[in-house]
Amino acid sequence: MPPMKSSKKIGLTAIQKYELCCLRSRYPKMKLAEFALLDECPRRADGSPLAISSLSDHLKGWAAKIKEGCPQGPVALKQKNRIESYPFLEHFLALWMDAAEDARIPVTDEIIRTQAKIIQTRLENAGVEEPYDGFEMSNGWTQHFKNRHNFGRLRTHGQSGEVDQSALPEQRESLAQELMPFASCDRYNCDESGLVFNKQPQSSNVRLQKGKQLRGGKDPKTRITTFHIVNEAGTDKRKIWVVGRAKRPQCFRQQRVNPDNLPIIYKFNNKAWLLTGLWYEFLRRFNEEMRIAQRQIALVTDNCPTHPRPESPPIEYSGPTPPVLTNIKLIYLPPCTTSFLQPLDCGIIASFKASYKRLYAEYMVQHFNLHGERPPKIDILQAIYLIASAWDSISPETIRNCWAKANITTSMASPANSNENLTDQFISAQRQGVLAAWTTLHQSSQNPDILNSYFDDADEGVGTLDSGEEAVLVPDAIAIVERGIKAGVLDCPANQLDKIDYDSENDEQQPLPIPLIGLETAIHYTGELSRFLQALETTTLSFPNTFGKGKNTTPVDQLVSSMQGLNSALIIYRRTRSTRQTTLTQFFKPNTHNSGEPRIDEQRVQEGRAFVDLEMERRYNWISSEEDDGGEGEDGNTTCVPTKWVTGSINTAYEQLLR
DNA sequence: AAGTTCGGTTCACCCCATAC
DNA sequence: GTATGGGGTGAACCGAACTT
Repeated sequence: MPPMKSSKKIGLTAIQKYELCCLRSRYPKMKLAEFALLDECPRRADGSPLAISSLSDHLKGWAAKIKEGCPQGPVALKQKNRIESYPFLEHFLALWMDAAEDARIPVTDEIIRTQAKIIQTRLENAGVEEPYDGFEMSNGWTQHFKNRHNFGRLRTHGQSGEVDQSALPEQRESLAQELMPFASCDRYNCDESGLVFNKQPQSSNVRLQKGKQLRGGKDPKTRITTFHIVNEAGTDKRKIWVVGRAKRPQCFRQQRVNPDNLPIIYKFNNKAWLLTGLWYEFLRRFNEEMRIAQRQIALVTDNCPTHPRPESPPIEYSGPTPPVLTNIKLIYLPPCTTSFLQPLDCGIIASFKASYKRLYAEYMVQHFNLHGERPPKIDILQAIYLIASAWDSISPETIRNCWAKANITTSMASPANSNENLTDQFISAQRQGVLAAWTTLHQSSQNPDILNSYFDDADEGVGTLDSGEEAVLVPDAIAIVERGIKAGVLDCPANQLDKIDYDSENDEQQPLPIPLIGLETAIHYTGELSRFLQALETTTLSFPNTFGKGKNTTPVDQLVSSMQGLNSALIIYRRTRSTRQTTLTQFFKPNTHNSGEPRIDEQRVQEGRAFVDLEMERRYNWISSEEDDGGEGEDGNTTCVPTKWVTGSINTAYEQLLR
């Protein structure tokens, strides 16, 4: 075999390979020799076309590769998708890291190594044949582990426990002096707040599921940041900002969402926080708006490091140039006093979160009602709707009340006692709503623990929604390994069954010929309609004026918002109708008589188990022998073990662990 | 003739060690 | 905690051989 010239060899990134498959779909019948000459087809360094054999390799199973979707994450730009050497260990370590984050345990590199050692020992004891010879847990490995799993350093921040309350009166006085020149409607307060919008149980399962679909892309972080701006008079409750992690979240793309049409302002960065760049962007927009309106306002904000003054950006700041504030006076609160002096922290955000949680719980019930199955995780889009509705539900009274409670303005006297507990009442009502929904879902008459755990989380806290399975409160690496293994394997066939189930019930899509639209249908279609609206490319819609010729123009986001409002109203309306309850609970009753289609069924569970065994067996055989038989049809995406784990020894160990 | 598989070669990426 | 360089390795590449 003649030696090759290195200059002839090129490397394609995962994305390029994917694009090559897409190109093939446009010219499926073209001869590879011609295909290689297409302009869009990558060339070698010297400009010559790719080797036919290489093309053949890349295009093998191109249709299926397209179905898998464009590679995401760090893998996307790699030419060689080399798997990590210790996939098992890293998987469980990543799970432990998640649990540690939930429990708010700071994790240093040293702790990572310590936990890795524990997990390694545990896996060895469990018989996993992952060779750990020479595995030193070096700095290099630690770094790469973090990169691979998208872990990075974040500064902890939040309210500190002890606050010197003796200084509060002075600080109040000082703030009042600063705010005095401004009218009530010109005093604004803004603050951000973390929201784990979808803290669901079985997070370990989800991770495996994600890995299965996204092939190593792992970014199941569901925390987002909401940013609230209100004025003292309660007359200007501004559109809420939502800061996510993705530029264009998957669900946006799937539903062709135009972010401009959402009832919130969506921003993103890799931390999902309101970083300095966004802070400046907000100030610029806000200032511009006030300039046009010829208003001078005061903006009270906390002294978080990511909220610096525009005049003094951080040294390492490299974003767009900071704005010049002509119409906004920034007033910073003294450190560690926000829970006392910041109106938003005095109940507005708490009310918002309580409302969000109620809507979330109601959504769960609604989903179960419509589909008769355990609700899945909601995506960020759904969360955004809930957020918008929750923010909408905060009344001007609540806002005024909280400003009064913060008591940083002299103009408003403190005796707002008649309204003092308005916020508490609101929160209490939301809690009752959550409890009612949760009781319905779990069929347990009383379980205050669920509610408490759901409401206990603080600013960036995490609520635990599940009652059936205990959440990992203290990260226990050994327990995680045990549970993770079990959950990972058993999760897959359940999904399979769900899919089968879903297909058989797909007729629901074609509604029965009912004379009048039912409430459920109305709720369904108001949701659909808002989905349609938000997908429009245009941000405004105009329609003929009823009188004469003119045209009315309406921003689409307003339409979306009202459609969401209608949707929420219908949901609330349904709650008032007791008749649904009986229907609902019927879903939850154990299947005593075989009328219609049983949803939870011992036999089906048995079938599920059998399915696992079959699937596992087939997979091992597939690995050891050939891929021809099952490999073509529905295979591909259904792997329950992440594909990177598909090695003989590991699977053997996996099998042993399963027993 | 066109596409696929085989097998040698290359180099991207892994882990470790060290320096900053 | 991060950046860089070295050694090692195996996934990707590509020409030749083989199959359809």
